[in-house]
Amino acid sequence: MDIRAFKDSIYNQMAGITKALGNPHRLEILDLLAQGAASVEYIAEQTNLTVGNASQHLLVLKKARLVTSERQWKYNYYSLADQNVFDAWCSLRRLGFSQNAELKQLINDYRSESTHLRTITPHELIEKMKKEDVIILDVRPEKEYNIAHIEDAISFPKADLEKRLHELPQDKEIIVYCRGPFCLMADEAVQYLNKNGFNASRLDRGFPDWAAQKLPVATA
Amino acid sequence: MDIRAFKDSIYNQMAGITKALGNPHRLEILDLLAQGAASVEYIAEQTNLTVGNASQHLLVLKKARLVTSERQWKYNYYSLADQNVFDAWCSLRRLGFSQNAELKQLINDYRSESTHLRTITPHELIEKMKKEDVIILDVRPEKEYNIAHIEDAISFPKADLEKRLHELPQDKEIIVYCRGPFCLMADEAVQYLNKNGFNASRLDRGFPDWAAQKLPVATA
DNA sequence: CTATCATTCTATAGATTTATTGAATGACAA
DNA sequence: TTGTCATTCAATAAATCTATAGAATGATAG
Repeated sequence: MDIRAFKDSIYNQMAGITKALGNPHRLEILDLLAQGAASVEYIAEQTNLTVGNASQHLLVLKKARLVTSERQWKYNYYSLADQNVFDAWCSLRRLGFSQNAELKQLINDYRSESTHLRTITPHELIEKMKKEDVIILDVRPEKEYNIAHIEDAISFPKADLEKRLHELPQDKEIIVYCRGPFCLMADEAVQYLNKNGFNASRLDRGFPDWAAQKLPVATA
Repeated sequence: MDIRAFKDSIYNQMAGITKALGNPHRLEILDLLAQGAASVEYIAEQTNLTVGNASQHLLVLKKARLVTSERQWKYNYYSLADQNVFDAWCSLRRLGFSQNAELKQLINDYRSESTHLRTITPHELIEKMKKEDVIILDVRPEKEYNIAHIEDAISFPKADLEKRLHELPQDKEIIVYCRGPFCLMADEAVQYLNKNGFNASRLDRGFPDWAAQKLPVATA
C-alpha cells in the first residue's frame, strides 16, 4: 500500500464518523443521548421523528460506533458509545458558537437575552451548597432525571411547573438546570419562577456537562 | 417560533458544520491547513486532487466558516478559521482512535509497530533541550517549515533525507517530527536514520499540536 | 399456538453531494 | 491592449442520502 492509499483509507475512516455526524436529526439524537440511555420510541418522541426514521438514524450512528444499543425487556436502549463522543460533541458545539453568528443569534433571541437571566457556574453552585440552603430543580422530563441527576436536585419537569408551583418556597434561592445549551427548559422555568416572585437563577451548564466534570451525581 | 422550530434551526446550523466535515478530502484539507496557510494549488498537490475539485471543497469549508481565505499576489491562501477548528479536529481524531479499531489497525500496520520506534513527548523534549545537545529535524515539506516550526528545529524534508544524510552527526541524539498522527514522514525518517546508524526517535505529536500547546515556535 | 408490540428491514422516489469538464473571472505582466 | 495564470463558476451525470410506507423479525404475553 502506498502513502496515497494509506491516507485515503485513514481519511475515509475518519469521514465515516463525520458523515454520521452530518445530519441535524442525528445531532439532536446524540444531544439527547447525552442525558442517558433511551429507547427508540422515547428518542423518536423527543425529536419529533417517526419511529422508523429514528431507528434508521440510530442504526447509522451505531454503524459509525457513536452509539451502542442494549436490549432490555421489549425495548432497545441506545446510549453514547463513550465519553469521547460527548467530548467531540462539546467541541463541535464550541465550534458552532464561535463560527456561526446565526446560531448565537438564534439562541439569544429565543432566550430573550433582554430579560438577563442570572446564571451560576457549577463551581459557584458547589460552594453555595456548602454554605446556604439552596433548592436545585431538574426540569428535564422525569425519565431523564431517573437515569441520573445532580446530587440533591429535585425532579421538577418543566411541563408540570405551573401545577406544582405551590410546592416551592419563596424564601430560598432556587437553581434550575436542564439538558444543556440547546435546551431552553431551564431558561423558561427561571423566567416563569421569577415572574411569580421566586428567587431563581439558571445553572450555566446542562446535566451532561456537570457529569462530565465528575461533579456529584445521583442515580435513581 | 415554537420550540420544535427553534430546535430544528439550531441543529440545522450545527449540521451545516458537521456536513462540511463529512467528507474525506475536506478532512485531509483541514489536517493540512493545520500546518499553516496554503494556496489552492499547494493543497491540491498535497491531497492529490485536481485544482478545480480542491477549490470546490475549499469553498464548502469556507461557507461553513471552517476556513478563511486571503489573496496575496496571484495566490489565494486558505487557513483554518481559528483555534476551535483545530480543537474540534483533535477531538474527532481522538474519537476515531477510540471507536474505530480499523483506523488504529491501519496506522499501526503502516508504522510497522513491530519496529517499536522510540517516541518522546513534547515535555520530555523541552527538558532534554535544556540539558543536552539534541538535533530536532522537521521532515515536513520546506514550505510548511517556512510558515512556522518548532524553535531550533532544522528543515530536513523527508524527500531529501537520503541525499542530505551526510549533514547529520552520528554522535548526537536526533528527534524527528512531522504533521501529526496521520502523517508518516517522521516514522519513516526515524526508521531510515536508525538503520543507518543514527540515534533517532520520534516526537509523539505533530507540529500543530506542539503549537496549540503554546510551546516555543519560530516563524520564518 | 396466536396476538401484540417494539424495532428493523426493504423498496422507492426525491433530494443532495460528488467529480469532471470546460468556460468565466480577475489580477498581473508585457 | 493582449496574454498568462490561479482560481472560481456552471452544467452535468453518477453516486449517495433521506423520508416514507409497509412488510418482516423477534421477543413476550395470554
